[in-house]
Amino acid sequence: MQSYLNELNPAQKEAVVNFDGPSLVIAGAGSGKTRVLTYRIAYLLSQGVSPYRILALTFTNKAAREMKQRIGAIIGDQFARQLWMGTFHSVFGRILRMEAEKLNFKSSFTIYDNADSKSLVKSILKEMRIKDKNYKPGLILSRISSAKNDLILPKAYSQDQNRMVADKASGIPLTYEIYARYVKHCTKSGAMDFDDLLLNTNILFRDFPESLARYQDQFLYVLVDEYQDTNISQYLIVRKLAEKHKNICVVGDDAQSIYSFRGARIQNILNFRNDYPGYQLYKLEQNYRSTQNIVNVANSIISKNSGQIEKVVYSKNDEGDKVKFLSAYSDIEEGFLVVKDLVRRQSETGCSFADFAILYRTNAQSRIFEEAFRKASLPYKIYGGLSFYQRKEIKDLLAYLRVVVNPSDQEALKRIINYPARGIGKTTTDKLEAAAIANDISIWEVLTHPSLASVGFNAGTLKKLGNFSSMIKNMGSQILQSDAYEITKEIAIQSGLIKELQQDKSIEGQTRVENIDELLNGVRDFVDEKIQSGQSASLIEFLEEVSLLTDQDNEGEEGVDKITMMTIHSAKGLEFENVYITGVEEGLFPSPMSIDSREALEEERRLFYVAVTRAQKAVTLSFAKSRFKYGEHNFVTPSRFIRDLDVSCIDEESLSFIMANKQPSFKERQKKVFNPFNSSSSSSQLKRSSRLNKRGFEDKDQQDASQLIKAYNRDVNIGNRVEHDRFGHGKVIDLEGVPPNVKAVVEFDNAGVKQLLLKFARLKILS
DNA sequence: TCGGGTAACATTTTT
DNA sequence: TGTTACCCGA
Repeated sequence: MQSYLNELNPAQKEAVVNFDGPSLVIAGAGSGKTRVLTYRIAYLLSQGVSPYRILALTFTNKAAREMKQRIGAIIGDQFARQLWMGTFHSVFGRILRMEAEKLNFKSSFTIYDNADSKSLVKSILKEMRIKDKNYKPGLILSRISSAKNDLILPKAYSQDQNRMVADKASGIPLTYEIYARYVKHCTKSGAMDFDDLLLNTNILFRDFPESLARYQDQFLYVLVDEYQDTNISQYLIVRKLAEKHKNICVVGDDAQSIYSFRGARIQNILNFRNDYPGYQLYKLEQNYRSTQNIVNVANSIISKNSGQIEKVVYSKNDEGDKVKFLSAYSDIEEGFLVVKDLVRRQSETGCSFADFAILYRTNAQSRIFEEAFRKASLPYKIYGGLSFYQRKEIKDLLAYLRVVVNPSDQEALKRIINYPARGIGKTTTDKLEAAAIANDISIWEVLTHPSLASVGFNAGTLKKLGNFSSMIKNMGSQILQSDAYEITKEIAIQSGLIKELQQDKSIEGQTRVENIDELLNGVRDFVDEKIQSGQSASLIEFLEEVSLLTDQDNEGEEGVDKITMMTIHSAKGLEFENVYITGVEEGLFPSPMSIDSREALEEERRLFYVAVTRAQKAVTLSFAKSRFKYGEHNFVTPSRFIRDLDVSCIDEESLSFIMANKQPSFKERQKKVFNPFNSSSSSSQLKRSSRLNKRGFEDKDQQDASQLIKAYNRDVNIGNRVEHDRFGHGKVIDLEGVPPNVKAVVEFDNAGVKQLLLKFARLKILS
């Protein structure tokens, strides 16, 4: 143990060995935060603290797993295994299963994922006959979620003036009613959504003081990672649990708070000093991860934000390479430039593919890079987005498992009641649902109710319904007899799912069958692993693990040398030798949803900070001047964030790009805005304005521009890219539908389509 | 009841 | 552009 302590710098060491009382560890990016947490726990264990009396809440399950491994290596696996360590959701999900009856849930309760929640909201909208398109399920859901994270129940919601007024202003005044029904449906279905796992833990602790007291006693030491990203619900859980022993240690970095959209309160970390007077403060300011240049450029970004905890993050590593820019004409070309640069860098440095990460603001951007990598035959791995467990066939099989474990699970039941098709169509399910609502019971109860016939089904339908419910019952009876793997396999066969999928002989059909096999393998691995470590391996536990998986968890083949592609959010806590931050454009990063408020914009800036600080050696930023969106080519300008960068950290050649692409100042932009009330020749301008589309360009201009970009992308695709001058301008191409002797110089600049076309037109005349 | 066809619509970020 | 929701004919 002592030898490990010697690996720490003085600040880190202090944070590890002073374990009594409240401590706040402010850990700059790359400052060895995980190391401190790991050693602190190992140190506690070495001082004779029982592992089951330590609660450590991490941000991902993967982080927990890795930390456990390291602690195990230091102190011994038998100790590490007994630690209460995991994400908030998995730890308290586990506790809620044990305490479920107190809250009128069965311990086999289902966990609804986002898709389930969304489809539940949709069916409630239908049930309430709301047709108004202001009621977008996603928006409603985020309102409900935010209420739950603030511990506001439906009744309190309807009395909360702020929320009611805000809903009215957004044209969704009935949200409180939807919320109330949502809660009711969940209860009836025996289901909790992600927010419920935290909310119900709070309710448990509030209504059952003896339960709270038990856990308070048990958890002598409480540690929380990424404290800046906890929401009110999580904050209260932690505060209550730590109330008795006050041995709480939170670790975080206010500069990396990027989850306010799911209720995270940066104030939690800022207010720690008020919550725990007499706390110890430790600041980890030396960055061991990145070069000086990277740390400096990151600092220049974050310094534009207001009100942070004072700290000076510095690096004693090499100065390192300067930040480079890639400037592309189109999104497709952005992919090619990144690939080209990556290949060059790889051959120069001898890095492996796993040393590269492509980061982006939105999942939708991954496709461009996926295609570029495929064309170049480079190995890559995409995290997040449409993950394995979100594929239709997998969700279908999981839905069967869920129904078998918990037949009240309405969302799962609705998914499979007629898949594979068994003649239970819309009319029938509508009737079932109506009967369920009328009698305030679940659909399953309607199905198995003796007076089912009175609902008014004909003999044929009754028979089909009977067959379905006895099939589910039969599957359920097998739970006790065989392990999770055997049951899953049986269910896949008995449900007819495998047969259905096998009938599709197309390539996609074959992959679907393979995916089912892969899921089966996953269940088998799960069972083996659990049995090996002496834990139980029931279907319930498998489903719980699956529904609480995080992006970073489903890695698939570990140890395979592949380029990583992920959103900046999911890259949190990770590090790579080389990082490409892509799509650094207005309208994308910062997200247009965030540019109206200072707080939101500051969070985007923190996101940028997080992105840059993932890199150990090299940061490359890329942007395109046109991007394809909703079936249209749009002209975009580089991100405002680029102006914030310390120019002394930027590669010289890249600087000329930036100068050539400088965003027009606000005044300049204002001049270009067409104002019909402020014009001298209003009649002609008004006439013109009627032909302009929403972006202020003529539809025909837009079409012509699309044609130009298409032709350009085609050129890029076949490798015909002609070098531009050092300002990023100038490219001669052949245009589709234009005689071969006509050439156009494509100039994608900030003035956009019109100027581009003027040039095009002029050249056309010239030729 | 079911499947094909088309019209409408959509993009933050995640446990 | 790609996906989903809904309508209609078989």
